[in-house]
Amino acid sequence: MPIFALIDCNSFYCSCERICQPELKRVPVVVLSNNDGCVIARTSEVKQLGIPMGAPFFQVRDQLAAAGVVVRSSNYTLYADISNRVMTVMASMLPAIEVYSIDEAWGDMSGVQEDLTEYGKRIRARLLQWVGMPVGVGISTTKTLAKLANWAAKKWPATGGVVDLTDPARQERLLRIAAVSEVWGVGRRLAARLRPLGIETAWDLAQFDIGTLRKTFGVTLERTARELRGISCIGINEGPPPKQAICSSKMFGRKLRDLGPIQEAMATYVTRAAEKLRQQQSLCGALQVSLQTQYHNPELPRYANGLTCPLATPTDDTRDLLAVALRGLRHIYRPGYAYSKCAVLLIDLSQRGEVTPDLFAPAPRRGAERLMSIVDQINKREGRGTVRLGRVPVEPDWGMRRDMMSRCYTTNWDELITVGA
DNA sequence: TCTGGGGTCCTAGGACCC
DNA sequence: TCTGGGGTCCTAGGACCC
Repeated sequence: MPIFALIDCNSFYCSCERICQPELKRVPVVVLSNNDGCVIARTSEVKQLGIPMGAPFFQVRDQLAAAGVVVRSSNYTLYADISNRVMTVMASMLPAIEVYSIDEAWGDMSGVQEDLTEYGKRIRARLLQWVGMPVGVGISTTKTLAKLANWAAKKWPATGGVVDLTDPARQERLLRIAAVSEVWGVGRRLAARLRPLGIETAWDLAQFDIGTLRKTFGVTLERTARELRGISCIGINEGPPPKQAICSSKMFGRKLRDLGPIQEAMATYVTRAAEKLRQQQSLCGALQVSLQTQYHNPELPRYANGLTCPLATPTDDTRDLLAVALRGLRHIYRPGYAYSKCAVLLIDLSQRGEVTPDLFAPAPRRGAERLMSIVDQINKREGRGTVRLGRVPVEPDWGMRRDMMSRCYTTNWDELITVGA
């Protein structure tokens, strides 16, 4: 029988801030999304204040200030580095891990000989000592049960942050008290549609007739129900397959009306998407550009449009991708609107080396592959944007607002942590 | 004034093929 | 008078995840 562990960092972004500024350990902390828009990470004290995930910052600003909460803009450079450290430690203690997101990973514990809870506690202790990151560990025979075990580990501190849910009697006890919306794969909409059927808890879902679930809700929910019964349907995916679509999009730091700065933003996003494309060694056959005004204010005229543009030949050359994206952007741009966001989505991806070139397609630029690879190497070593196309500004005036950002303590020579002895 | 960004999977319907 | 059956591919939309 397989044994899965789900290891998940507590309030990941907040914990990263606390690792680098230990004095924050004694105060509540929140981290904001891009543009300091909404709250996306909260320490437990803040959760107790009743500040919900995703709360718009401007609505809770006063409440946070009154409670003495320290507010930080998100510092993804720092979080990515801490994440790598966490994953490296996990990989050193488990035969296989699947990195599931920036702050959590699945582990294969099938071969672990000693007591599972004890082993979970050792993983937890090592992450705390070596990286400074507090985590919760959920262990069970399916991924869905392990996820629920992890939920229990966080909900009840008395568990010491580790819950072993391999025993069927314990499974039943937990499933009976867990609301169905806590189950991995059951969101708000599904939970609302399940309630009329009398499905309120995870246990109700596990016991419900499988055939009806499949007919009414599809195979995804059927799989979830089977997993809750202890039948493993989802395995560990080491080295996930290359992505089938790559997106880069961001709200502008301020509203943009003219085409010029929107082109700069588009160039910046295309550059970023092309880097991700080359990282997974894919080529792009088509891209979608889109542009929109903000949708929260009904007073202002709204406009949103998108366009799919094929590439003449599959490519990973930033110059070719950008030329096509800018042509598409000119098509959908209309003067007279205050735009808040644009996006590029690379689609029709194929793996380099697996494409049959079109005999009649225009010849690729000479040396393009080598050029792009050198640009990527320089930017990796010297920092993103060291070598870039002319359209991409260094410090755009439309860039992200992040007024409360911590330093890049672990990745920038000028911002290293200083320790007093 | 101020509401994130980046993904996945599944389904249904239409076009088209033999 | 009579007009099949079984596929694939693509797209859009909806649900979910962190």
